[in-house]
Amino acid sequence: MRKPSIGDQELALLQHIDECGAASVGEVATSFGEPRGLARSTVLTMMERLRGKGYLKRRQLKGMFRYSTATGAGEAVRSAVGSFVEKTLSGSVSPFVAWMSERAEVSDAELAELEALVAQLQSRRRES
Amino acid sequence: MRKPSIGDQELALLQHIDECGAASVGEVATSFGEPRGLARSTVLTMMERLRGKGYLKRRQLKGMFRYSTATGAGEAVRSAVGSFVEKTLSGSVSPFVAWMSERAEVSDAELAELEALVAQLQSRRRES
DNA sequence: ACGCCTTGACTACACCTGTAGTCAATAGCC
DNA sequence: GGCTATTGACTACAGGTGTAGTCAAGGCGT
Repeated sequence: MRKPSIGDQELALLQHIDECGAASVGEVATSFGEPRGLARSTVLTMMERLRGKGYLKRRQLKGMFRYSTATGAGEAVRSAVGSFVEKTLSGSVSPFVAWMSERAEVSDAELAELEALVAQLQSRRRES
Repeated sequence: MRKPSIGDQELALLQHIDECGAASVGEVATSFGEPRGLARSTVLTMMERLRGKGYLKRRQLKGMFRYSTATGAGEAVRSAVGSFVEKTLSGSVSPFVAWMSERAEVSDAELAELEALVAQLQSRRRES
């Protein structure tokens, strides 16, 4: 299963659709496109491209199409994160840590996730 | 000070040059381009583009140019990380954490960085 | 029955980025 | 003093992505 490249905005859109569940073009154009000043046709184009790349599928319901993610966006997002770290950070997560450390807002939930991550990594290391 | 967009490979190159300190095109072509199968002119083009965007500067020494980062690569890298999180992850670091959590290799140093980050965030939060 | 709105499919286009060839100048080796 | 390797500046080009216009078809309200 190929995983064709995906652009930044496409990825954001994919995540949005993933959260929405099955959504029509009109809905997405309103909820995603409008706040960003994107024309409806722009949103449609992106959605169709994502479908062409295998990230989205659609079903015809009540005369129009509802789009949903093919595999869940999680995988695509993780792979994008991975390739970002590999290609642009040369595999090092340090820049990410540095950025986060000077970032102003870190929510409770995010902090908790980080704590869990550290705990998990520690335990994984101990056992090996 | 504008910060024009920067591509993945450009960013990798910028980091490389940052590590090298002042480097000539030939050196960079050898140390960075060759392992990746890039032609010398390709490397030169990228370097000149980075210079045009204000990320690199150069001085003429001994008849040829030595390039070095204008502001240090750190800033550019952090800003790239920031825009990646903002634009493609919609501001959420969760995908990043998820990716890291299933990543196979995390070095001791990286783990230590993460621990320090968590500690810092915790203390920052406590005081506010 | 007639417009109007929504939906879909195409087509278009510009810019960025990755990639490289070519040509002129310069420097160094024989 | 020529030949060759290195350096720099330009030019070129293709694919990806962001963005949008247009046009045809189907529904709905009056």
